[in-house]
Amino acid sequence: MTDRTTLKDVAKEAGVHVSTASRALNPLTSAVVNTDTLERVAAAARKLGYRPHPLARGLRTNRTMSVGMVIPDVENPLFGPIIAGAESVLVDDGYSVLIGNADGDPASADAVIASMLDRHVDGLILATAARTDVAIERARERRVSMVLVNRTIEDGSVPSIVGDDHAGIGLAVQHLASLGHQRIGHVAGPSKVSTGLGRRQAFLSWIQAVGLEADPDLVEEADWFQVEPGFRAGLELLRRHSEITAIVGGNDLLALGCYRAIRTLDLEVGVDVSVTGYNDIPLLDLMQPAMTAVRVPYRQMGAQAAATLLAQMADTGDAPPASIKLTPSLAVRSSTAPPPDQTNP
Amino acid sequence: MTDRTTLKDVAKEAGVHVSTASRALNPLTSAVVNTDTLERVAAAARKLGYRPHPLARGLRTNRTMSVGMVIPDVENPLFGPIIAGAESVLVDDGYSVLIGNADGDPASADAVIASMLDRHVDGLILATAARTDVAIERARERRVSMVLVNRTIEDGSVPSIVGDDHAGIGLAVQHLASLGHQRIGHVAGPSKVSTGLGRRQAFLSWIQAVGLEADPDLVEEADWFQVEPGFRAGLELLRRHSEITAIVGGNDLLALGCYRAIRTLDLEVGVDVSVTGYNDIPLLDLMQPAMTAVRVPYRQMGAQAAATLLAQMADTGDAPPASIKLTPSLAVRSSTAPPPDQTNP
DNA sequence: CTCTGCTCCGCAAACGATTGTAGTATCGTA
DNA sequence: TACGATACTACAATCGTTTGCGGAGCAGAG
Repeated sequence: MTDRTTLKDVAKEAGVHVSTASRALNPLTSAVVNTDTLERVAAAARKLGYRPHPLARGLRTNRTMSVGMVIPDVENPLFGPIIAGAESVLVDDGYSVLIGNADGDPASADAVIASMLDRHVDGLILATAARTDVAIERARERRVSMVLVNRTIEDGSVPSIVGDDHAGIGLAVQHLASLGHQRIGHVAGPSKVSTGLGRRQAFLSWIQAVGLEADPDLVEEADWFQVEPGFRAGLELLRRHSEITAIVGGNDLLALGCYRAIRTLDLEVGVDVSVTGYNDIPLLDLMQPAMTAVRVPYRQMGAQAAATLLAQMADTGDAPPASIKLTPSLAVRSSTAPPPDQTNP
Repeated sequence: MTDRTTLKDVAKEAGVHVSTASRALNPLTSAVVNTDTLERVAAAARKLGYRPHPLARGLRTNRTMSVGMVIPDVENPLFGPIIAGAESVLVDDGYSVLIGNADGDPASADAVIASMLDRHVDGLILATAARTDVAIERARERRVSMVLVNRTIEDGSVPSIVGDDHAGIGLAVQHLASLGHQRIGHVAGPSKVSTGLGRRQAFLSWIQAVGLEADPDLVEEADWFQVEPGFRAGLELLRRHSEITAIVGGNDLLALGCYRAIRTLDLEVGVDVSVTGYNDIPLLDLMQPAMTAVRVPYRQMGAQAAATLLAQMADTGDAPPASIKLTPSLAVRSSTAPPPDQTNP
């Protein structure tokens, strides 16, 4: 078994003490070592293919060069880009990413966070819902850097990177209004989740902003961000207000549920009733009709979260918890069109 | 700053030497320590909330209790379930999962693997393509346990967990044949990828098995597992053989490309031409028409990979590299139907 | 009464790095 | 020549555990 080459080996090869070798190899301390011994050590390290032992280093320096990412549900395609974005910038700085799946369960998220803290991660990126306050508190006690992504917490005490839901809903509402829609409904996500509530409020505010009547009755809440609840809510909404010609979905899946609701009423999506989604998950462009959706830059979101975390870890600790909202864009497809002409049916 | 409680603290609290405390807390060595001192140590540990320091332990025992997962492309929704499945069983055994994204680039995959080896992961789960032989070789030199998932390597020297493509294609072909289709085409993935080639061969073999003519001209290869190449290949195939009434897609996205090709020719999916997908990615059931697809148990695949890895790490090293094929199932939806009746059009 | 064997626990050396401190040349200057 | 400053480098402690080894205490056998 080829034993790993240690710093001692390098030192011996270069004919210096191990501490000198350490200093030579560390960019921060290499200034204090003579130029040609430095060269000698570097050569020896290169020759022996020396790789520092992260555990030994971490034990001494109290840093693991790893960050934990807690994902509420890895199977949700939404989080792929977030992970990829974060990973790509963290790797560049030499960090490794520990992934933790909460499987949709807040208690499980707590356990995952605890396990990561046990492992001495240098930082945490949390994509989990708001109800992990305990875990967040515990993490803060341990003075672990933290960034929230995609979801945020009420008091803003932890920096968070989220999509600008207000702006995103604005894009959808403005788009529909400019097409000529007068009665626009909203199928909202559960209001116990920040995104559900936020988008609902944004919807009402924008409806007013474009000069329409902000009738709370035009909003129907779905139990959960899924197709089936979206279907039920959409159906209810359309039954209650048959005059609705457009629906802003709180989510792509909710919007897809609305597709079904519209068809159930023998109407046509994108003709009788326009629909917009939110998030722009893959394959939306292949739906019939292709769905117009607010696109949230998830990969960038992950990258930004990682960058923020790095900054926070580098700082002495008194960094201002800068929360960032990323502005979404609108992917216009064929599920939205001018309302049917009522004058000559 | 509340300093972490160390084993020394526990030992002092219990009035024993640190080594005794260590033995008491370790289930494997606790037999050698007296029952009531053991109790005392356990009580002290509990009282102080002692958590062993993984770095210190790992440094001594040469184990990090972490495994690396290398994913070719985290943004591909396919890998979510694999990750989730693996994570769930690894966590139960106290392992953490290090995620590495190769971003579709084999060279990047090598770098990721190297970085993980530097970090002394105890095992590797590789979902990357076949061309990482160098990295695999290097890993084997380091005597790191390894399992391949979703893709396999030619010589079978590394245990792999893959879907049974032969059986899966069989499900699709048998289903179509039993509906009465006589001329069935196949839009294959690139043959340089094992799944592309394997499914193509399986297709021809099954066509013969159900008593149809295995005409290689009924297979059209797409450049890549994406919608657009699938569209082009499907169009080419249908132009060449207008008698085709069913297409077996090498992939869900290829099959979706075929949807478009069929429509381009003014035909109707699930009426004039039946289509089957492969993998059963999310949202296929919401397509128009809902797509019949071979469903691969990805979550189970991840879990199985993790279990195999655990077994391999536990063994002394001379475990038989048992490769496992998971049998898929068929989700029948409305993109497949009996062929149009040619006698009375 | 001594010797052997057993059980339990403490001592100290690792594991591989980082880092404060002390020591030794070397040089310049008086 | 001697002395102080400067520039490197070696020594050794340390991070928190694990673990081989030896020693203390005690009981039973001869």
